[in-house]
Amino acid sequence: MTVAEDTAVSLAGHRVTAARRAVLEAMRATPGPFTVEDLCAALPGVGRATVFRTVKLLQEHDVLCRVVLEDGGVRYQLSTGGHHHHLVCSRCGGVQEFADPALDLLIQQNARAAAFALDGHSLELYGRCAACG
Amino acid sequence: MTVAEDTAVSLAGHRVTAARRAVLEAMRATPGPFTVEDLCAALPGVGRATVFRTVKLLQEHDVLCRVVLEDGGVRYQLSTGGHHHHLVCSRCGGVQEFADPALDLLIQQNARAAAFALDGHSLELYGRCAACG
DNA sequence: TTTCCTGCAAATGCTTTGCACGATA
DNA sequence: TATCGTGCAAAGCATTTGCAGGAAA
Repeated sequence: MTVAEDTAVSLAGHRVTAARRAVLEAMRATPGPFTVEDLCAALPGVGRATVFRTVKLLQEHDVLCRVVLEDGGVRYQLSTGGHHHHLVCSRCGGVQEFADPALDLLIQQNARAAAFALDGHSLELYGRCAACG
Repeated sequence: MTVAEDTAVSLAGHRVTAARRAVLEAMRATPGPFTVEDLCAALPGVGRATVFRTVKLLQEHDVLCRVVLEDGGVRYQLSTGGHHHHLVCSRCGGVQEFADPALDLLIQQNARAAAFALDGHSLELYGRCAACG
């Protein structure tokens, strides 16, 4: 699948423009999680505002997921799809995704116990990845 | 326990000043989670910078916990102590705390399965509280 | 051809910093 | 008295918005 093709899929109803394709390619070219600043630096021809607007658009379409660091900093990462959580390495800054139905179930049970109507949740684990030990 | 007393306890090694006492009292007087803006509005005699500095100080001493909203907004809340998670109501903005050892255990198991050395984690549940149904 | 998107620049809003004065231990 | 903390104002950043020109459908 080409970039143009899945961009069209992800952004159905929105125009496929050069700027959007460029932003998406820059995201793909970045190994780990990135900041808006990273994207801007890699895309000298694309305006800062456009990068922000594209990031917001992709988030709304679940193409991009927001990763909140321990210190409150924000990073983004192309979503591998579906519901998942993050393992954020405090040394190399890398982010792994993981999913665990049992965990989600337990979260739902806690919400129910508190008479809370759950819409969604966010779980971030902080520590050192295998490589950083 | 008076404000002065537990301020002294929480901030051991730091001076107990009128501004810090005032900030802490304003926090106690606020029912739900608050923003720095809320505190400043309630404390016309205390400088904005001091409120920010005090909030940071209290966070470092685990007196105050940061609550990240679904849209990325930040609120603060006096910690009831110990490890816990948050139930954030998207209607009234209220935040309940809860803790579940089984959940923490499952989180640790997931980290171990990913060969990840866990330092800490953050879990926020979003939805409607019992009152907002 | 109509509507949507873009770059630029200015505006915002939140948070931090520099500094001289005042308070605390 | 020696530090540490404070208020004020200015600086810093990250993000958003207004707008006129240009591109996509």
